[in-house]
Amino acid sequence: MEKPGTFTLKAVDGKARRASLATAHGVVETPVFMPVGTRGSVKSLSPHDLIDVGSQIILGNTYHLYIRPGDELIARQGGLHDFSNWHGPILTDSGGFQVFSLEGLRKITEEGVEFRSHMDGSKHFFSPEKVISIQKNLGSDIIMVLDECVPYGKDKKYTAKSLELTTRWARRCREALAPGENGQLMFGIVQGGFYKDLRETSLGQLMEIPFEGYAIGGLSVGESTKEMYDILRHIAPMLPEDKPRYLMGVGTPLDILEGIEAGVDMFDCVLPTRNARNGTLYTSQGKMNIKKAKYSEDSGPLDPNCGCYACKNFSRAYLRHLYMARELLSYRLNTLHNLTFFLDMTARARKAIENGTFAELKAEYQAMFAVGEK
RNA sequence: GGUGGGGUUCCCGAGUGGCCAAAGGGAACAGACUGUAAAUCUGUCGGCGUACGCCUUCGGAGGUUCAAAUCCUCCCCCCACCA
Repeated sequence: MEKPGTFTLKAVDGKARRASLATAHGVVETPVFMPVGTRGSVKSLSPHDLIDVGSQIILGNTYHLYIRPGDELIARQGGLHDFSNWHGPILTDSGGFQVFSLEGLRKITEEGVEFRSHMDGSKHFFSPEKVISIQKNLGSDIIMVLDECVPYGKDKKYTAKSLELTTRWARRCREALAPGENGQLMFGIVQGGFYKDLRETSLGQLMEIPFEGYAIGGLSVGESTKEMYDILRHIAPMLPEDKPRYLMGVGTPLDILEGIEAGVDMFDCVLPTRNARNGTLYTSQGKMNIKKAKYSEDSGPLDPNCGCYACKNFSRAYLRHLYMARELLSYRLNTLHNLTFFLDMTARARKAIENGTFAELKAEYQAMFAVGEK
């Protein structure tokens, strides 16, 4: 077995990279899309389903698992892999995104972040050290540093100060877990908002710290697609070439292809899973909303070009019925499908990069989502 | 046949003289969702008009009133119980 952290570049097509990353629980072929399982479960799916659909690695969330059921309990249960019976790689986010999404429930200081639990209002303090200790308890294969995910619209002064804090926290995180310790990898997170020079500053500072991978955070936080792509195209190619590059929280199928094109290797996003539960499905004919009445008697498959369990076995009419009736099977089938769509797309991207045909693949997906929105 | 209760905008259902084009659900339609406080949320939902507004609507037909979904009369239907 390869040493965790081993990153092997296999092919390139323009800036797009085809590589593999070794972790303590297996090798991840990139570019990769990582389904999000915030609370130790990709909502509505079992580990068996995840494998069926082609998942290589999934996410968990430090904040949520700390709040419930608690990282120490999980440690006593043998770590998150045993606890959840998912034995592939797991990446855990640090709670940095909750600094953003729970803005009203938290207070940032140099020392760390104080949260008021969204569950019961109780106070909890997350320092960089605490966040690493939690992720050690969870047994994550890839640990993310604590960062401040800066909201869209913050001015340059705020963003610059924030990025410095993120760097100091990153350093403290690295000090809390030595490179190679426990076979757990640690990724730093580039911030800097929508200022290219600040992005470069952030990256420069982080590159002085030995991380096994580098992430781009603070994108898709409310900005336009144009603004996001602008920053992405600028900064992604500047991340270390010999380390995995992870674009956090992104995105739509086209966002992901855009990221791959810019040289990003890893992606995660709640979109396929959350949208599935809300009735929006990604298909080879674009986005569709299964709740529309026009599908009520549609006996055809959801997506004739999809080989997932939902598409192979059920009609649009039935899937609509399940959704309208709020049957639990609806969430599972829809999630299975959307994840299949994202995972198939990234699998095809890997192949396309090997064949030097990534541009064609991207054009194909752009055409799919050309009507209406992306 | 008797007694009681009902018929409200696509559906269910509130409203019992003016603040009612009429609460609230549902359906429909449109939309949002990007390191998950999300199996969630937003908007529209009689017609015309950008709007003050105008027109049509609360089983049917009359009537009372400045004003009726709301009161009165008759009629038509439905439900429950009794015979």
